[in-house]
Amino acid sequence: MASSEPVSRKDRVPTGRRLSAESRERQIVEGAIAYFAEVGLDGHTRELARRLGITQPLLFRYFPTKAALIERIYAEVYLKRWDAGWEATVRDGSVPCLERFRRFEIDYQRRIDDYAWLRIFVSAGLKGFDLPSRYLGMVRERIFAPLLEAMRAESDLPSPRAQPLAADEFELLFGIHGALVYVGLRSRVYGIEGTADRDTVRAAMLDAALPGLLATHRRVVAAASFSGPAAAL
Amino acid sequence: MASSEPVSRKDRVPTGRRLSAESRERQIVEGAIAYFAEVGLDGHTRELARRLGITQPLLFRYFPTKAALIERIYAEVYLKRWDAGWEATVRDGSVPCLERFRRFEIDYQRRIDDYAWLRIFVSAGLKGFDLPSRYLGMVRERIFAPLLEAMRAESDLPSPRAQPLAADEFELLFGIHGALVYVGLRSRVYGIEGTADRDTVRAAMLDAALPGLLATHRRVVAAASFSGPAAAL
DNA sequence: CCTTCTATTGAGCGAACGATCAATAAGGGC
DNA sequence: GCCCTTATTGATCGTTCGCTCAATAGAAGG
Repeated sequence: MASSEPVSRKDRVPTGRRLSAESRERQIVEGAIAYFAEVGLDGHTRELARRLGITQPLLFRYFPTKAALIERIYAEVYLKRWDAGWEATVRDGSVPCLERFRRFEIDYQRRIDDYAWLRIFVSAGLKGFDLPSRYLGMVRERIFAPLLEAMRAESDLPSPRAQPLAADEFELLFGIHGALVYVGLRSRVYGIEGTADRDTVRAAMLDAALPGLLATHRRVVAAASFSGPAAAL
Repeated sequence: MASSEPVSRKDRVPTGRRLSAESRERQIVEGAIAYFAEVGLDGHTRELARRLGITQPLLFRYFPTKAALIERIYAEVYLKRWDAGWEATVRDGSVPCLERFRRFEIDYQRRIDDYAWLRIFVSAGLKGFDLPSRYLGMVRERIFAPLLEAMRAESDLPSPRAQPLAADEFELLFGIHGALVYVGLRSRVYGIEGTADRDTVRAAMLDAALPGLLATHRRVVAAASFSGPAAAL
């Protein structure tokens, strides 16, 4: 893989010894993301250090415990990669609401269809950490709630203030969302390599699901209004 | 939880000592399924034994290694719970093909929306075992392939022998399938407890997705036939 | 060149891991 | 009631885990 040309001591990639504190920390974080994504959060600090070409005690100079390193991974992969533009997209009144939904999903799925993102997300869920539920709670409140409000308005339905959003309305969006996420899961978690480009597959799924969405949404809202705003079931 | 009445030595549940070999083995398998589903496949044999109320070496009397015990779990949870009736359902010519799909998914999802089933399935995928890909390969070949063949026939389209099934056609079914699976994943893996009954949610998703499926399928097959049977992309 | 600072290492601690084996005790057949 | 079978245990092996700490070595400033 690496070239066999002799490399001067000055410009060689400083993977070995005596890095600055900040670039060593960055290297550890990046390496930890790749490593724990591959083997799971039960991966071992010694093996991580070996892959980084450093000794294991050095990890504990930069992170007091293994748990702190994993906490840093969460911040790095999920909180840091949340795109504030998503919230702007779904609130853009100059675009039809179904098109906002499409644009959000295309962009969001491209971001999360990533080896480390999906695998660490699932690993965290299995280990009982609240990261996945908190993250999906953000999607629900910051993305889907404004979208449903816009869909209500576009269909001349009562605003969420007059009639609170029902659980079934969220499920409508989570259904399409889940179909798109599942495409990435099959590849990144289950190791199934399809022949088709996953972006294209997801675009086709949206083409199939979006046209009927507003009509379905109107039926759901009508059904929910019968049983009253509180009874979402 | 348990009643406080005194229990005669004869009919008390024999959880403690001196079980018959087969009932002890069964108890270990059941306990291992529950334990590894909860903590992941990196769970420890000592903790499993503690929960079963037995000593750790006894586990190794019934299973030579921890890996063998996990292999047994795979057989018990996935191969044994595969329902041959599913293959009959999707081949039942007396029922419209979309109704066959609905019946299969309702029954299948009810079976797999199970704490142990979903969590061990995902854990196995993360650990790189080929169980998930093999299992989904069975769904693809034994369920979806016959369904697509029936959908072709019902739409007067060429049979798979004349024009092989395209990857996009499978993605159509996996899309709806994934939306339904995701409902269980959010609960069982991410720990999100929705207010609504998940069976009802999935039924509503099928109601929304199935009516347009045959028309979409015809478009996909027409598009695939242009690029020739071999080029599925 | 020498000193200072600190990134990095080697050795090692206590605990817990998967797995082994001889000793033990519970139950069935006579 | 005794014996034989075998399910079950207690003790323990070698390894590896997360983590600690004193010693080392590489770069920067004078």
